Amino acid sequence: MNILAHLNPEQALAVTTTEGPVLVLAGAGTGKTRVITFRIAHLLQQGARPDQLLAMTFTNKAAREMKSRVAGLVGKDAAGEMTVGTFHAFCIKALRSHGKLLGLRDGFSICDASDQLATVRAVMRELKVSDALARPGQVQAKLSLNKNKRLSHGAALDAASDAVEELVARVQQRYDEQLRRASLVDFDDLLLLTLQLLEQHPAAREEFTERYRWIMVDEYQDTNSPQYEIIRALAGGHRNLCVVGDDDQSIYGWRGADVSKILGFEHDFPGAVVVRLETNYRSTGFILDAANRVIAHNTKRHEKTLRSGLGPGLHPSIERLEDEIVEGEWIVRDLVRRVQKDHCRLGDVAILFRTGQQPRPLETALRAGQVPYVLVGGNSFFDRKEVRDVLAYMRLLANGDDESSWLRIVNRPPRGVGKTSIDRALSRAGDQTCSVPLAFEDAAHAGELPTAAATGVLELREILARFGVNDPGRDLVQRIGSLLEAVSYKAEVERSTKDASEAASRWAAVLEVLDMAEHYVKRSSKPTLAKFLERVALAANDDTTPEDSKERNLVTLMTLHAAKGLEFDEVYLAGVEEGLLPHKRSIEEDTVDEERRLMYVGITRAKRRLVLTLTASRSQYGTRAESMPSRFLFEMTGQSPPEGWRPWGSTPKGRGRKGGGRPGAKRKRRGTPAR
DNA sequence: CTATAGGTCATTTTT
DNA sequence: TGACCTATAG
Repeated sequence: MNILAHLNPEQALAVTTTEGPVLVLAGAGTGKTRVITFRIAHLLQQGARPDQLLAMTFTNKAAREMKSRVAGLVGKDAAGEMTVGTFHAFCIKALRSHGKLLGLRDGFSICDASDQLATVRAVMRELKVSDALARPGQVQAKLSLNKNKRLSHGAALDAASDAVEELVARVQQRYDEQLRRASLVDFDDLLLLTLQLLEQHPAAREEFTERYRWIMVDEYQDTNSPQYEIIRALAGGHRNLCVVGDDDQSIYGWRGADVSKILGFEHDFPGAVVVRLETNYRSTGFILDAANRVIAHNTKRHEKTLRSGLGPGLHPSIERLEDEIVEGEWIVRDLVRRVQKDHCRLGDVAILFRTGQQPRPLETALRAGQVPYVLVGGNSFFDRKEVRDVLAYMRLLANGDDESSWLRIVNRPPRGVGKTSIDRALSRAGDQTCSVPLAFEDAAHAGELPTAAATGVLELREILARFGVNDPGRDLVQRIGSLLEAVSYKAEVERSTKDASEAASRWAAVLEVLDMAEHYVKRSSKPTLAKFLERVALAANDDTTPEDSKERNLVTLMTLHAAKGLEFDEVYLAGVEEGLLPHKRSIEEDTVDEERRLMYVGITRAKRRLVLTLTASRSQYGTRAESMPSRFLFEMTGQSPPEGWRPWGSTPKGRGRKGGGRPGAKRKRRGTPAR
């Protein structure tokens, strides 16, 4: 096949420049995935062996998609020999094979988000700082950012400039100790430990650098520091590194993603070839004009201007409604009319928004209009109590030291283990620096626990030992089934749920976990419990399938963050207001640039029609406040703000208004300000 | 151990 | 306004 015949000149350059560093700046909708997959096919045609190729993605979904598209080009066999996966999946593999060099225990398991939070909570309680200085979630986020910056707790403590940072540093120390004691590794550790492996063990590093001769990284704008260092370590020798991304779509800065990595690529890899993809095959002209105008207001970026490969199309429209209720009703009425007139199907429509509370009135309106929809995001299947319980039992089979799992189920079903027993065992674990489950067992033997608790704990240990000997592997599902039976978990579900149908649905969730395990065992050549759990921990939330909602003809509701990488014929962007987009918090924190990128991402999701809506007043947290059109709207249209407009947070102009900066006062609406 | 009441704090969430 | 955590009483 002649690959180049399917590419425009820029794409072709990106595909054929196979030696040395390459930066592909791929604007929204410019055929980024096409370039990566064709590049892989081209490399293979040039004689590269598939097992010499490494492609890194950020999500499992992206990895899957890349794999299947490559398979479509070069066949399943060759595609199967390539390494395509997320950074984290790559790291797990590296640590499973080389972790011993770092003193990592063989059976380490992964600490997911809710375990992290539980651990932080426990540490804060232990350090007696649970007071309102900072909440566990915040502490966890900051702690993670510290780790991403490769700050040890000591360094973090030295660098701490206020009480909160100091607290975070102190928590970080205990937190890391706790994880180590429980043989747990969190998402950040996966990267950090792999980096440590590559940096401190040259032999191990060479194994990787010898093997992977060509490296590709997708969504490079989302790379954080440890990820960047890993790439550098892997590609440092041969420098056959191709990174693809769009700095204008960097919207995860708050999670440690570092735009400066994509902005500084040419500096970090001198002699890099830079390719700009600016021909957009997704959206019509006026939509791209709007996107270009908005993003041009950002200063720190690689300049790009999207050109449409399609016609001019429709102008984006802006609609100002009275409040969020009317906004929802208007959107629903408008989209229903579009569908009735046969301009589109429900499955081609998305309603996007900035925050998690915005969908509420939207859902109300959709239900009232009997319009079927899906809300992407929300709570995951894996957040359900029963599911977490079952997984905790499974994790204890794989790793008997797992503390947060143990604490989760030690009294579920009730075994007479109350708060006092837990405290006693916990302090014992602290004194003897042994794992918490072991401490419970010791405490029971030593008669430190009430009789009921002691027998309960010993019985639980016995059951876990019975089903946990060696890795279950093939008969995994059966074992888990027996385990749940042995602890009477079904009875527990029924006992703790009043409503019978509710109980049935909870038990169904449990069975679904077993089904997933069954499915995994069937499809895997060498199934292990540990691998199954890894899969669950790493892929928890990626069952969001926009394709599915398109097929089922449902309107898609989601946040702007969730929409990145997707496209829809018709897009409604709701709540384009000061304080919401840009969000007030980002204005305070001076990160409006990232909000602008968010706006840009939103605009560029639309293929043919874009409707922006805003309100005159919005009720938030029970109080109603006047809302101002977003600054981005003026940037987009080129119009200047009307008299009386003020950015969020500024002191109202003119006389007679209460100061304070927050537009929180209840006031009667007079005429709608001009738009 | 569970059920209830009160206080608190509210972006975004790839792995 | 409402979700979620913690303290308290039964």
